[in-house]
Amino acid sequence: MDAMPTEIKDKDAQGDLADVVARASNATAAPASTTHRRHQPLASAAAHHRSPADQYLAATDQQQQIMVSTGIDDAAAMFEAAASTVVVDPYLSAAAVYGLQPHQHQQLMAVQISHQQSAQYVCCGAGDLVMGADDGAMRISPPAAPQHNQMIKRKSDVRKVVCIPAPPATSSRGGAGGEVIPSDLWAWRKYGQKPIKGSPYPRGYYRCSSSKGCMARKQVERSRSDPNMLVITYTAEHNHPWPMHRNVLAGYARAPPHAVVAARNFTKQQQGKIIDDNFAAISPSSSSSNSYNNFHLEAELQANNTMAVAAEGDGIGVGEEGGGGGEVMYELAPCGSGGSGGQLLQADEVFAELEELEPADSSMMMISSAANVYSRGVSSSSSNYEWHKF
DNA sequence: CGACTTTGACCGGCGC
DNA sequence: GCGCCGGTCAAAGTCG
Repeated sequence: MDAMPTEIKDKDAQGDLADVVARASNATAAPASTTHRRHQPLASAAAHHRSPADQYLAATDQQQQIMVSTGIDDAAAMFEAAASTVVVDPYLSAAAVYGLQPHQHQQLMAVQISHQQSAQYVCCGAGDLVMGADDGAMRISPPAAPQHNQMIKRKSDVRKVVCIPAPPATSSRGGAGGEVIPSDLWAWRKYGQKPIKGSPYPRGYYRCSSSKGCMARKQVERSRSDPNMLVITYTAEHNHPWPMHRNVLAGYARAPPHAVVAARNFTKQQQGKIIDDNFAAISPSSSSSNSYNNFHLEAELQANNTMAVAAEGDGIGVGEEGGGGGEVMYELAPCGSGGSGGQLLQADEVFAELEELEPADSSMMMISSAANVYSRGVSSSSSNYEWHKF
């Protein structure tokens, strides 16, 4: 594991680098790709004033770093690798997981943006990850087989760890310890909660309630090192299509209204988006069955502070531009843009858009649709998007 | 009434 | 073998 070189560490755009990595991993692997605009959509006329989040970053003068967790490390290890984290992109973290197909879940689990100076490099377990090579590129290769994880020994499950900012805790019903667990689009049912030794925070156990036979599980707990972070560990895979009906939100809807509002406000502050609703644009349903073994992801910092990410995969047939190559290129516009021009879609609209899609369509269709959803009012092709730092 | 959360009990893996 | 610990079960309660 190489330390992140300064030229990358010091880039203000680094959060975007992780951002792009997550997007690229999605796009490479998946239909479920969420190539939406997390940041404010491009609006040329209004692209020069800073969003509150951007101002926050500037004010705190904190560096953004990337942490990639593999499935072989548990949350504690993840946070040992990086002393603590302050801000991550919950949408992308989750998307990085959901964007990958089950067989692609094996190693690359989450991409996390951190603004913590002490968290300088990547926790990648047994994997091979090189960040910030001399050429300014970041490359992520699939790690080797798990070697040391206790739970892996006990169960051969693939575990995926995702870290997200924890919405403000509530005293009433909610997730573990009264927490509000940001919704993903799977329906989860809590079946247990345990205090964990060494942690002041309990761990909540959830199973997928969308399908009876589904073995998908997730565990939710607050990070020991950073209580503002939620660590979500996914175990096993869903054995059913992604629920495409509104009622998948039923579980979340049980959270007290004020909690939901709080969660939404939180995410709005974090990224100017409504995560819960926007999650609806992700769908993992795909016929893609490509091996993840040869997955290669590359992000390049360009001279003009724009970044391009190429996600490549041997046989990964998603995100193919022009009918082949298995390559998707994203360009990231220089930070500082914000403004209006785009449009947030509420859940109803998102589902409405999804309903227009052909289910049998390729993953690229999903990518395109996601772009469509999230780029409304903004000119963008299905292959190249401009992402502006919020 | 169905779906959900809560919570104590139970079970199995692991280390000593 | 024993105890600790994490994960799961299941009954009871809650909510819309």
